[in-house]
Amino acid sequence: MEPVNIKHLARELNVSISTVSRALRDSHDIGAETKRRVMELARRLNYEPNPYASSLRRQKSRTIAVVIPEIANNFFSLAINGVQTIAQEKGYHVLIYLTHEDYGQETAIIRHLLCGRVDGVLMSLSAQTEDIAHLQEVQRKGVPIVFFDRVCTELETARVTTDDYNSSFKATEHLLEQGCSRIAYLLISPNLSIGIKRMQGYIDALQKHGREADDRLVLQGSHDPERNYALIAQLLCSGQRPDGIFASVERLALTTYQVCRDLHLSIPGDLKIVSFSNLETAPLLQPSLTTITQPAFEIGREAARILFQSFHPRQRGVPHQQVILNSTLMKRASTGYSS
Amino acid sequence: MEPVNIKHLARELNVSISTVSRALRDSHDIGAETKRRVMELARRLNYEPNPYASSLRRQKSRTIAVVIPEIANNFFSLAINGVQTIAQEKGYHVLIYLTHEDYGQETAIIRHLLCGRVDGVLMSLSAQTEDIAHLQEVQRKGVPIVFFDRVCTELETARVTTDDYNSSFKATEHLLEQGCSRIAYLLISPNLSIGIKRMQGYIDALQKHGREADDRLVLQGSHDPERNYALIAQLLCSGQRPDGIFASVERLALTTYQVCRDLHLSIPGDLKIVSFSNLETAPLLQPSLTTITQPAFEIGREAARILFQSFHPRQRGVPHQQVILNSTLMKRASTGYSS
DNA sequence: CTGTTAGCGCTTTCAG
DNA sequence: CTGAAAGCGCTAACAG
Repeated sequence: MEPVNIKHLARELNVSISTVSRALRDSHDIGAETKRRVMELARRLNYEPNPYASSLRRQKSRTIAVVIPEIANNFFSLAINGVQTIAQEKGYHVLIYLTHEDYGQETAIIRHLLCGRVDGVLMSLSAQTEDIAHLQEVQRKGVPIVFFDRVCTELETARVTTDDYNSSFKATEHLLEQGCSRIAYLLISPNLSIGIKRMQGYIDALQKHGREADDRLVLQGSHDPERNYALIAQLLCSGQRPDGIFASVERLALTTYQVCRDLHLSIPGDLKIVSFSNLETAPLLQPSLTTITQPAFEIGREAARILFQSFHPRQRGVPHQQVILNSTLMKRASTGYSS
Repeated sequence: MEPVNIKHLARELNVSISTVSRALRDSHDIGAETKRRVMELARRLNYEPNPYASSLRRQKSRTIAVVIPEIANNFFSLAINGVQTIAQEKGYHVLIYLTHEDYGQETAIIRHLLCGRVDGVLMSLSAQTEDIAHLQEVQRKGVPIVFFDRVCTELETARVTTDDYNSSFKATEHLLEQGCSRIAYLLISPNLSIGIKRMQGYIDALQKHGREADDRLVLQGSHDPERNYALIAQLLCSGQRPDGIFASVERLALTTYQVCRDLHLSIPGDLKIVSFSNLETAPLLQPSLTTITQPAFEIGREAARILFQSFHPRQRGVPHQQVILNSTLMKRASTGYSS
């Protein structure tokens, strides 16, 4: 079948190629009648411009990349949704890349993006990332980049996060108000910006209420579920059993539920739990869980907005702004619903 | 900064452009020494070929599209993960598009793909889709398409699904074995292939055990959560209250939990619930929920595999194969854990 | 207002 | 084994 490209249209209409090209976009500069005829035929033949020819010529791809550690995680799914909303609105296409928390993959992916493939990058760091040479390279090549959630503090660029410190502070206070006196903190990957901020909120809240953070109550989880289970079980069986738990990621809260079930501990009777969680449905399933929910959709949307702003020619690079959106602390039934 | 392209490399090395191009890919046909020198310099200068120039010339984009109704849904997130795994392995890039269950958006998206933007499409239909002209157009243009989960039965192409009929049949039998005699069925969007198959499994299982499906126990939900809540509440308050519920989608099961909590009904005491659910963590939060879990990751992976097979020149189009993967029925604690 | 022309960066014949 | 040259489809000066 004959390819239906701009040349084809031009021949069919007895006008030049450039006239067609302009009629399809420039608008003013082309006779109204000619324009109409071109549009007409284009629609009739289902003409779609070849995006790659255009990208090659204009050095612009109308495509952005979203680079995230994983996707089977409600936070990132919702964030992508937010990104997509803006991208669709602006007529941009979205490439998705997963690092699987792996530094090597992260660098490889970034490398593949630095050849004009995308006009900008939205990124959340992998937990492994420490060296940021590949990210500096992005900036050096003039590709706008906006970080969200797991941001890179060493780089001068826009960041969108949640109020990790404040919400952790409040969550810890909430446990204190509930009468908890020994509150454990469960974390993963200590070299992520958010991990540090959340932990600081926890520590400071304890301090404010005249309590010291106890090292023995701070548990560093891993990505191995069985190890996490063992660690938490050990914590709950020890003589120093906590009466409150603050999980900095959902997964650790769920493992805690599992452990409690197996140990016949009741929640919130024996143990009160607060957790960061972006599973809006969690409370429907488990009313005893108090959650801190991040505005994931809005974070994605906001990050995309900032990125698109930087595409405007009046801008020079990405403004080094920092947007902080508020999480919601959803206090759950503190009585009843023993499990 | 000077652009580092193939021409640049050629000049630097005093060889021709085509020699560089070949050295970077062809391999055999170029002197070993020349090849080494080219590779060396390319690495040193961080050369990355411009993908769009290559796509334009080769009429191949090394990119595929995944078109799905929504992403904040664990099934699709996991499926994307599976797709990504294969794509990454093959050196392909993945564009994501969301239809938001909207027919208009679906056609618009498809239109944007039919101009060489992608080498193939992986798709799950929007709930609204009835007319399939846009999908036929995909085939007509020779773009391979593979459906997964919400497949299009009217089109001759590959499909990857789960055993919706069988698993529904078994789930219904499971409720019967638990002693349920009035089992309700909760569904959404009756014009999706999976909705029909699942419902048939339910009906046939009842029939096998000498029971008729009762229309009053079949509840058609919508995408409006409040309406769903009202419908389910009404069902549970009616004189004909069911003692078992089979939810064909997770969301309806969750709403049922909500209703039960508000009505002080206990699960599984007063009501046993089975639901399709791809939230692997659901049972950690709510041990009373029996789930049918689809192998979402594997579905995505399998669909991608089939798509990539069709890229091999020996193939002509996508083989019209149908792959059915098995779901897992996870029977939960039928005693205890009242909520 | 419209046509001519020169590329964007890369691949791929076709000659040497 | 290597080079010259044409061209993928589109855009954007520059001329008329």
